[in-house]
Amino acid sequence: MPGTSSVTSRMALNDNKAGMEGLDKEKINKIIMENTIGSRYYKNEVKREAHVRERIKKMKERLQSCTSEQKENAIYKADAMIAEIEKGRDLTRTIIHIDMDAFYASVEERDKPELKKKPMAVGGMNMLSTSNYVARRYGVRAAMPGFIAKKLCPDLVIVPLNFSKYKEVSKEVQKIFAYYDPNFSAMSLDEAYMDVTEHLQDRLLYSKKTRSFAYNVENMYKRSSNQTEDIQQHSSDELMAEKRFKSFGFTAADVAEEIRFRIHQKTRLTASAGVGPNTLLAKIASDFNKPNGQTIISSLRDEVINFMANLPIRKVNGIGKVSEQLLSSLDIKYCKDLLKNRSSLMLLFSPVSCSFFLRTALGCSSNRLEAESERKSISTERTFNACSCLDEQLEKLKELCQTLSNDMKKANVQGKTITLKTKTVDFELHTRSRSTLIPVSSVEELFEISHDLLKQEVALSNNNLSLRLMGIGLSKLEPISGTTQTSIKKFFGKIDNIGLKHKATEQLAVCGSSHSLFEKNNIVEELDDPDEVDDKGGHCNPDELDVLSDDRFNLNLFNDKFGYNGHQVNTDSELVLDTTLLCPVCGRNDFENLQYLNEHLDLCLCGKNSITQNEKNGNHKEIALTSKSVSTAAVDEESYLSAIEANKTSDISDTVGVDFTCPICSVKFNASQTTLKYFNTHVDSCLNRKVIKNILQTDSKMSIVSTTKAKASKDGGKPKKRRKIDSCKGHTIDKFFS
DNA sequence: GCGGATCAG
DNA sequence: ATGGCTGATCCGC
Ligand SMILES: Nc1ccn([C@H]2C[C@H](O)[C@@H](COP(=O)(O)OP(=O)(O)OP(=O)(O)O)O2)c(=O)n1
Ligand SMILES: [Mg+2]
Repeated sequence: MPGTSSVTSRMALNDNKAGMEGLDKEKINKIIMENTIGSRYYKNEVKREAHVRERIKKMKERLQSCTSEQKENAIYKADAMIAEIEKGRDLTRTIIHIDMDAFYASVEERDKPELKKKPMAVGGMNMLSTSNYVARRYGVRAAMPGFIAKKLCPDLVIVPLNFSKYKEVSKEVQKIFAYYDPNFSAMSLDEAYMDVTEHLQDRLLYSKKTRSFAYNVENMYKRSSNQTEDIQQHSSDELMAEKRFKSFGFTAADVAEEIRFRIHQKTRLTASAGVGPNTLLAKIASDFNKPNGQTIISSLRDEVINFMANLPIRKVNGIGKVSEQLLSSLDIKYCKDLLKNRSSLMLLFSPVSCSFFLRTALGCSSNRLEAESERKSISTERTFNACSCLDEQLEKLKELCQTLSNDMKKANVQGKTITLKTKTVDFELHTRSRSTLIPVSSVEELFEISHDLLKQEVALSNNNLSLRLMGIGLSKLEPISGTTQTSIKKFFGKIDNIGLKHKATEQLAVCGSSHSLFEKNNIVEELDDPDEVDDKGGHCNPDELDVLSDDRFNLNLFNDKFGYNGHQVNTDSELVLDTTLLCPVCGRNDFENLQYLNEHLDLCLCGKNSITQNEKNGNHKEIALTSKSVSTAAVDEESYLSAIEANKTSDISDTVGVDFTCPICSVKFNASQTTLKYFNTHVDSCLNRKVIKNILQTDSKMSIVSTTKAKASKDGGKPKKRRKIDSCKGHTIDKFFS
């Protein structure tokens, strides 16, 4: 009887997580079991486990019924597939995957430092969203009920969720991502892929200053305030003495370090990074040295294959607990086994799954980050105390419909397929769905249809439906307002907007586009070497410029590209060290505050060197402050360039010793610091469709600029979710021929 | 098109 | 006593 002792695979601790190596699984599982056996949840897990076993049994039968000829043929087909995969192998790109460490927990720790040394988790007694690394040593982890975690670790501190905080932090971090790849692909609040191939090319031209970033002064204050009693006395001198900038080199590893450094300075949180030639490898790599570490996977074919060979299949993105079990039953535990037992794979799984497995085994996956795609569904669900009264269920259903309807409005979608989800008190899941001819959007329609679906469900349960959860979802979505906008239509709409802005309201356009050269963080300094900065300790009220806070454009980057020796230093910090505000165009340095400098700069770039024109202030400020965020250096640069082009007298293009002139943007390159190759790279990027992509992406921001004000934080700052081209997520190996 | 199942975060 | 929520995908029918 495969009863009680073998069901553990579903219930047992998942130690497939950073910080959970070498735990006493025996002991931990015992405690988990003691607090699990007999529960309804457990009974349902036993059932699901049985289902998996059944699948395994059928797989084995199927395999045994195959002739040796069929098996040979399967190998032949697998090898053909492998050859095809090899042919398409592309190791030329560089992907970085960044993953924040114990994200929610780290945010809470940051705001309550006394938690740092304690075992701590975020969530509630019912469910934990994540745990810090101290708690992980007790076996406490994400997706574990709080009450069980408490048994594992009685001292565990459980902190409630604070979603808006995590979102805010996420926004900050994603702004940094955009600096390296405006097309970065965010998988969640705490994690993203960047294709830094182009950045690495461009970076070869960066000066040391451009590759240098400031330590956050605020952090130093906090540090010293913990250690010394007299902050006022010490801070200034100590800060001066302390090394205040950190420089980074040219390799992908350097870039990963730089990104993690900037994240840390900006948010006081740590992240881990993985570098590799594709998303599969980058993702695995980022987990390798967690927390607060990074791993680089070579882009040499043989090294990639070697790396994959001894990797447990469970580490691969689309392979979860069940897939691991199924494959394990075929003696496939490491990726190399996928190759060894390829004949079984070919005989049991769909071509799509086989391709995925073989590509994985060879270390191949997507190395192009997918462009933003529209959401495909929207849903909401709630768990509650057992409820078998229809009236009460309908009451809850109504509320769900209301919630969903609100979310639909926010997302600007309606849809044609309504799905009701129910979970019985025995944890049995069911869905009932219905499609309509016309998309539904109102609460009333949602309720009417879902009510009907619930009646169905009640009937199917012999009028005895006791629920612990209900959910309602909508798919086959369409936008609510306006005509269905295809990407290409949006794209041209955008181009029109930009053109219009430049022509009709030239000044506004230029102001709007140049604002991001400066932000409150970016201070001007007189020195060339970031390591020997001297300054007078100044202070800038962060509240004043809040909206603008991290819209950052790396002026040094601009200077590197166009041969201008600027005075800007890089900082992501919220505090400003120096109040010397210097116009990089005309050299004026008597600006009272950053806003004046910004205004002046706008005019200076138009060739009008004056700081009058304060009438426009309200408007100008609004635009300057709101047109921002994921907006990228490249976009700003482009706008900047068009401004220059429209006015060739601009000082910036007047560099000395020029040997090359870009035929597109007229910017000149100095032969002494620019090889022909890099010049060509620049021309390429001028022509590059990437610029178009950037514009496309900046859609929301642009429309904010051209139409209304404010709301920058809400929708405008939200980078839409992007996915990898290879859809590994939800990839299952379900299919087998039975 | 529907329902169940798997996966990620 | 207490076992989440959102979105996506795949498979079989
Ligand atoms: N089942 C899960 C898994 C994760 N999360 C949330 C909380 C996590 O903090 C965040 C990021 O997920 P990760 O898988 O990256 O886990 P952490 O960042 O917490 O830890 P680490 O990445 O260090 O392993 O997503 C969640 O709500 N439910
Ligand atoms: Mg993380």
